[in-house]
Amino acid sequence: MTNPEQNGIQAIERTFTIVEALNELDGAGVSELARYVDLPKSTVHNHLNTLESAEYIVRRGDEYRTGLKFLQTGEIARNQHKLYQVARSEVDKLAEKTGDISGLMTEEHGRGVFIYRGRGSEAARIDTHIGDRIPLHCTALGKIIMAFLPDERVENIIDQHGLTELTHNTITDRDQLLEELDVARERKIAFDDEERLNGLRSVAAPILDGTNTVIGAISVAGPTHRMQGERFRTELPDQALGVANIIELNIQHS
Amino acid sequence: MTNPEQNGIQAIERTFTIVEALNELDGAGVSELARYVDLPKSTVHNHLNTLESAEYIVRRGDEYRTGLKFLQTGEIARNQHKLYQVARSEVDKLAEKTGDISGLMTEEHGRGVFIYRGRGSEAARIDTHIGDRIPLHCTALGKIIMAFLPDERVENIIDQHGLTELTHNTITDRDQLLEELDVARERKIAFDDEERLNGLRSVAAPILDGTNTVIGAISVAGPTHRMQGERFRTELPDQALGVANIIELNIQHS
DNA sequence: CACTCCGTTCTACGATGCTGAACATTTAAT
DNA sequence: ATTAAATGTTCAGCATCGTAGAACGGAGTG
Repeated sequence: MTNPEQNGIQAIERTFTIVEALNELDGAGVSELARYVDLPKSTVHNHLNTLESAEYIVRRGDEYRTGLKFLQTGEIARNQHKLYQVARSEVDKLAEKTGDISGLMTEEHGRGVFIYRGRGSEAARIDTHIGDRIPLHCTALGKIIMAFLPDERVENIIDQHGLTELTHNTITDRDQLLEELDVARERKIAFDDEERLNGLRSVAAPILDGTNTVIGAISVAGPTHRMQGERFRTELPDQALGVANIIELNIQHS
Repeated sequence: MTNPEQNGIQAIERTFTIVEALNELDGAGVSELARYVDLPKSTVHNHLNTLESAEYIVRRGDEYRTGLKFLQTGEIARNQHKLYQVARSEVDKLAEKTGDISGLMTEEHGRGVFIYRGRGSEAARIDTHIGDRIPLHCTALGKIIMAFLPDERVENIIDQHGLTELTHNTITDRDQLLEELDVARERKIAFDDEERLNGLRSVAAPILDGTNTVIGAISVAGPTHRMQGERFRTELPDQALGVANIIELNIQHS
């Protein structure tokens, strides 16, 4: 490649740029899209045609949208995680028992990905969607995952993604974060005290496989007024730990 | 292009071939994959690297797997369907009321795509997954969607996908199918009498938008022994129709 | 220690994706 | 009506860039 920055295959990077742009624009026509991604109309046209005949996008009239084939591939990817298969029903139970929202997360490319969620009867409105990719440092789920990753990977992740401040409480100092991870590792519990979203607190426990590698985490989350005192500091952590244990056992016997 | 068959962008087609192969193999290494898709190792390697740095696939050690970014894109695609947003809770209610499985389908590229499902208390084990793409002619959902598509599109779809026989009861004759579609259109109800899967019967009603265009369908499905007589022929159809109506109303006011 | 598998790197060729301009349609404005 | 300014589509030529195949290094196995 003559390009100083060593790259992958350009056409593929462009295609995914286009797909993502299509999502951001909530569907669009060729020209609008070409302007948005700053590429010639004909190039965009060419990509759209290819994507459409591969059935990864859909056109209705002169508007293109991302297709449900992504959903199919995504569901396959999700089902490949043993964690998802095993933990799903336990997440539902945890949500039911606590009345709040229970979440299941795994890590990919240094970010946390929500792969499942259960809603209890008192559950608040939810702000995240399945598949959402969020920074690890500002969630209970993310922090407990980091706590059990090798030190070197943690450093890499922080280098790569930084410690963006999302609320006043977000931990933005590296050393402070590392210290908290130590504590969390010891207790096998991480807390999120409005560090990602104002008014939202949560508690998370890790899920390890047979080789003591983290494969994900499980959480209970709710509005701050419901997450107080003993309930927040010991009851919910104990419940999360209990469920995490059950999941770990189930995973090893499958 | 020198190729007689006028194509889209080769690199993109190959990339999706690779992604799909990755799914079929349930994760794989470079060499295994290269053999499977019959391409040089280096080419496959190049694609995998590109896909990985775009975060659409994940590698752990020497094994590559499809990543959850597909899930994110897929979820966005699904949420763009007003049908999904509105119908979800109604599908759940229908499943609860009937005790069986209730499904929600839309059409893409001439095939039916499951976008949601609810399970009642008596629900049988399910054989299809969210995102699955199945032929239209052999399901109640698919047939009722076809019944409300323009004649020309129906012809195209049959030409393109054929009428594959999946069970003894599958309709494989074009005229017979068209005739049944006429009846279904009139009643606004289609039946599936073990035409896709032995032992499975279902009933489906269409969902139309403000311009009388089909945007999907809703169904109740269950084991044949539960789907008999009055219940199968009139009770369930009436319930499905009722729910379909509610959904149609909700969609118009949003 | 050799042998075979793996993933990775390299280089050179030529197919191929890219571009920009021209074309055909539709929509909006005058 | 008649432009005018959008749109989506097509085309052809050039330079790029993806491709292929061989060579490299390392891990595992006999």
